[in-house]
This record gives sequence, structure tokens and C-alpha cells, in this order.
Amino acid sequence: MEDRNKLIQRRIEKLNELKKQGIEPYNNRFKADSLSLDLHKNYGSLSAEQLIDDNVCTSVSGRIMAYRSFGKAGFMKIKDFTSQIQIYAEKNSLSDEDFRLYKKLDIGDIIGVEGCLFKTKTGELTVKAKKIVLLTKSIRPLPEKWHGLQDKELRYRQRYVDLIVNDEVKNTMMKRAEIINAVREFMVINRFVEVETPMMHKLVGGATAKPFVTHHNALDIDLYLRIAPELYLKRLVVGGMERVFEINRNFRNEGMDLKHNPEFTMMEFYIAYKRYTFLLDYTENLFEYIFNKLNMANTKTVFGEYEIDFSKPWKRLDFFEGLKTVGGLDDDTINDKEKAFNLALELEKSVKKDMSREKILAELFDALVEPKLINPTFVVGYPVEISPLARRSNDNPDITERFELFVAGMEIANGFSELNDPFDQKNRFLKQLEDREKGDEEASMYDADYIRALEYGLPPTAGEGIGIDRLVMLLTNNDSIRDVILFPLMKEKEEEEV
RNA sequence: GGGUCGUUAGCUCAGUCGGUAGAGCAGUAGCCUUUUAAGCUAUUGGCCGCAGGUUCGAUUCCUGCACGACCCA
Repeated sequence: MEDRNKLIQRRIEKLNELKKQGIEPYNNRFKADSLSLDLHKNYGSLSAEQLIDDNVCTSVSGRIMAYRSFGKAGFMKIKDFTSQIQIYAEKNSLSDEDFRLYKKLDIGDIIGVEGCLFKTKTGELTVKAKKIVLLTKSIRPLPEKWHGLQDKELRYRQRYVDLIVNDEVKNTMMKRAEIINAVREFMVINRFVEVETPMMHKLVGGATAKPFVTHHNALDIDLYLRIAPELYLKRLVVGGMERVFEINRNFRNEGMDLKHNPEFTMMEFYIAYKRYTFLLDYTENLFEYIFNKLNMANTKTVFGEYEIDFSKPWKRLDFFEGLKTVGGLDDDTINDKEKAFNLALELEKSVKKDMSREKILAELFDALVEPKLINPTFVVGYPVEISPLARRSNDNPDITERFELFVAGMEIANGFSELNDPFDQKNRFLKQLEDREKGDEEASMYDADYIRALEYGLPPTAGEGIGIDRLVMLLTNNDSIRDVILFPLMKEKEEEEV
């Protein structure tokens, strides 16, 4: 233990003094019968006189968040997972031993209190302590009571402290849980089955991204943390599980910024005998369901500087139309790879000479169109070239039956009619393999078993992935993905003690 | 990967045109039996991120590094 910090030293001394007096600093035998929020709900509206008449006695436990002491009495605020409640401790109502303990308590300590409810002069519901039990001595001081913990680095690294002092973190995470529950409920109502497919893959596939590599010792093989569950979920559809979904982590070995964390949560689902057009309506309905479940009065939310209107139906925008009407490109630039390439260079996009025209256009779309898609917009009509797992459109074999959903300039979802033609899929894998050999580390690998599955027959199927973290960002008005992930990845920092 | 900014007490922040630093909260001691960021009095606490350079002297100026925030790729 470091000896430089006097505050910690002082608290350790206190802990030892308490032990000497026979007080256990880590006592786990206190039984609380009430939660703070329930006390406020059940008794908060009673008058001071009524409370005294009713003589409501209770026991609560929680962490001391405020401590105001004057001589022979004082107030504390203790916090449990539901709320906070004030404790009044006075000499006359406590045993000498408990009063001595009370005088030694620190902010941050966790205690149990038995006593009866009353209202103070200012009308605050309070427990007048008859008995105080120390449950956990805290030997590290909490951040300042008024400003809390501001340092973002510390907040992410020591999320436990952040959660203690910054209520909005817990609120966001609770809302995240509600959102995921709502999503799951909606899927189950629609007769989807939740499944878990492998996180460790022998081949990279299902998306365009660089993977993390790990090693299995006993088998002596490299494995990849999955970049997407797609190919496994579609194998399940082949097997007759015609409606499946998975809510789980994907891992992509890429940069980190406001919208990207190396591990992130996706909901992917597949439904047989439907086309991508079904998914558009289904996604709108899913959002409507979430809004209702979260008691969000209308279908509008504030996100940063924007007010976003989720009311149905959402805008549909053709990929190439978008390049023109939103991105301001002319037909010349769209049709002439050279011109598109030069424009992309001007915009400082990382394009290469040997990239296909469609890939360059996708970069231009990313730079010029996406940031302008604020209200929910389904972009449709993506080129085959950049959609290796999507079915071709019957009207135009260069275009797929695919869409992406954008909100507030962020990609939220990606879905399509699945490519179920094994011959076409085989060729697309071979094309990916070529790209990979040319040095494209994001291209997928050839998955022979997946082709075999398609040869058994994948029914016509529609599938979609929804980025859960970004969805939570939208609905909780957080502009950083780190604020909706409990433990975002941070570089290791040297610790000051062992 | 590039650019801008940041890193000072446990926390939130000042500050030093270069002479080794302050406040509030927290802590400690005392007074105080209805407080709400309780109050009053006194007081402890600092490798001023790390390493190097310039200088008589660096927390301050310069360079590099680490970590972070934001912007760009």
C-alpha cells in the first residue's frame, strides 16, 4: 500500500482503531428491510404529525454520500441502488458505542441503520437512527461532493467511482438495459428465437473489417474474434430455425473514436421467406416499440444539436440518388472512376488507385452524404461490389436488395435480402479472396462450409444488424460511445502500487 | 497515423512575464442536538505527468516520451 497518501493512511488508522474497539469493519450480517426509494414512495407524502403517529420503523443500508455533524448530533445521506435517504443520528437515541462509531464514520463508508421515520423542519423524510452498523469501511476518499468526478480519463478507468458520484452514468446504463430488454421483447413477440453463435472463428467473414487474432494452444490454431455472427446465423436458417436473433459482442481491430469501440454490441436477426422491404417496416416498428417501452412521450429525441423525429414512415433514399441530391455530385463524377477518385483525394479520403469505382463512391457517400442524414433515413440500392453477402436486385444485377439506416449522421443498421445462390456466393468469396491477396486486410476469407450450407438450401431470407451502442447513444443523448459502454477500452497506464 | 489542447494537493480548479506554489471541498483539532455544498476558528497536505535541454536557477521556456480530450485520416 502506498504510504504517500495521508488521507488513506488516516482511514486505515481509523479502521484499526475500530477493530480494537471490537467493531468489524467488514460486517455482512446486517439485514435491511427497506430500500430508500420505497420509503420515499410510501411515506414521503405523509405529514410530520402523521409519521409520528404511525411510528414507522425501518432498516436501510447504503453508502454515506454526505455527512454533516454538529457536536452531539448530525445528518448523513446514504445511497443505495434505488435512491438516497437522510439519516439523523443523535447522542440520546443511540448507544454510547454506536454514537462513537457514528463520530468515526467517513463519507464513502457503507452502513446499515435501524430507526424510525420522521420529517425534519424542512420537511425531508429522515430515519432517526437507533442503531448504526458499519458494513464496509472505505479507505479511499470519494471525489468532491459538488463537482464530482470530472476527469474523463479517471471516469472511464475507475468506472466504479464514476458510478458512485455521477448519477447520470447509472441512469444511462439502466436505460441501456431497458432498451435491450425492449429489443429482446419485440423479437420474442415476433417469434424470433435468441441464439448464441461462436465468438471465436476459424475464418474471418460476415463483414468488412480487420479481426483480432488469438491462439488456441491445445489445437495449435489461430482463431479470430468474430467481426460478425452473420454466417453462423444463416447456417441456422438453413437448419430450419427460420427466425433467429443474437444480441452480443463483435470485435473489430480498428481505430477508436466517438463512434467506435473495438468491442461493441450488435443485434443481428434473420427471418426466412421475407425480403429486405419487410425489414424497413420491421425496423420502424421496433423503434416505435422501444419508444413506447421507455415511455418516451412522442417519437422525437434530442441528440446534441439536433431534434430527431422518428415518426413513421422514415425517408428512403437511393444510394446513387443520394450522391447526387444530398452529396451534390454530378453524373460525370459518379460514372467516371478517375473523377470520383480525384474528388475523394481532395476530401482526404484514404482511397487507392486499384479500388473499384463503387468502393470510391462509398467513400464519397461516407464523406458527403452520411453526415447530412439526420432524421432516420433508409439508404437503399447499394452496389453489389460493396455488398458481398447481399442478394442482387432482379431489376439490376449490379445493385443489391440492401439498405443501411442512418440517424444523426451515424450508421445504425445494415440489412438486406440474403444471397442464397451458392454459385453466386462462391464467386463473391473468390472475389474477396483476390482482394485479400492484393493486400485488403478487411476482405473476408473463403468459407467452404458456408457454401456447403447454401448448397443444402437457404430459403429466401432477410437479415439485419442493429448497432446497440449507437442506438443507446441516440436515445440517451450521449455523443460518445464511451459514455454508453461501462468499461470502454483504455490504454494500460502504469499503476502506482502493487 | 497526423494536428490542436490538456496533465498542478484525494477531488474541482487558480497561478507563477523563470526565483520550488494557492483556493474551495475532503482530511485533522476544537465549538455546535433539525442540517441540505451546514456554520465558525485553527490546521495538515504538493517528485506542478515523465525524461532531457537552455539557464546561476525550470512547475513555468524548448525538445522528446506517456496518457487523455477534441478534430482529421
